[in-house]
Amino acid sequence: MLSIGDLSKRTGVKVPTIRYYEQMGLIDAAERSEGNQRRYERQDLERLAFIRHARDLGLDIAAIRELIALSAHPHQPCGNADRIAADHLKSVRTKIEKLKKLEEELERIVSHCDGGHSIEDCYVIRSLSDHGLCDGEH
Amino acid sequence: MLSIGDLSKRTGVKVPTIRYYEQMGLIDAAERSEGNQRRYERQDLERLAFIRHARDLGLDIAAIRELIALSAHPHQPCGNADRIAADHLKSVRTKIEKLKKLEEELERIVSHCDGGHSIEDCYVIRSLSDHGLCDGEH
DNA sequence: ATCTAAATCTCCAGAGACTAGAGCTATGGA
DNA sequence: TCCATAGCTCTAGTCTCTGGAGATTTAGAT
Repeated sequence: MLSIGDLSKRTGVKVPTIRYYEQMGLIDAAERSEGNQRRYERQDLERLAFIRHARDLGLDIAAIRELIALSAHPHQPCGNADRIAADHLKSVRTKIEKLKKLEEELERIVSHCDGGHSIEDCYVIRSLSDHGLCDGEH
Repeated sequence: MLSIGDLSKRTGVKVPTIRYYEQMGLIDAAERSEGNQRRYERQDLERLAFIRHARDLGLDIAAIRELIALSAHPHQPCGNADRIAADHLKSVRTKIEKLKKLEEELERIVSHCDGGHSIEDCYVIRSLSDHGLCDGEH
């Protein structure tokens, strides 16, 4: 039987976050010790590791909840799990594209500025003030 | 003199967001009409466009506040403005790198799953359960 | 058995950057 | 003059935690 602190150390999920996941219904309410402290077993450890991993991949709580619900029915087809992951992959790709555009824009702004002149002439400030100095649409 | 709605239309910043920016001290409290409605001038339009542009680039409120403070002193050197933009560029690049790793991982997971088999054997679910199936560290 | 320090409990507030709603008032055009 | 639209303030909710207050439990040392 693990305390919440043990579970935290083993999974890398902080203690208040574990309690938060319980509140959100991602993990079952734990058994309690005589003194009302949470006590966990191997199963809980696995479940939490699953959640941690999914969060690391950027899946949100709702998606994780859904995946957990799916995994409770091992004999159904896995189309939905596939869809959740594929959708997420798509949104990650979209984010990357957006950030790349930002990167270009910021690169251009920064490259014009060596920090040596006055605010008045600073390309950073001027770029922000005047959208016309931008290349692309954003 | 523009109403808050006019300002919103011209800058693409939503009305409640404009009020929020006022509350956060990014824009000066506007003059008011007899009936207590906000009235704006060209200056305010420019300021808000500046903020909008900076937000589009992903700068946070604190950074924008700093840039605004800097731009109030046009004859000082612009080293800080340069630094803010350069720092942000760095953090954008870091985010891109992280997301690319996610992308790879998700790609790998999804490519193993065609949605046609059962949850029990689903690579999506199995990957999440077993970190050992992952390539890299994350 | 007793003491103490660390861990845990619950509950509440805050982070960031808005967004939405309730309930009321002002404005502008027919 | 009427009425729809737009505006006002204030509060609360979003999402995923994170941190603190103040009380209690636990584990280990004496």
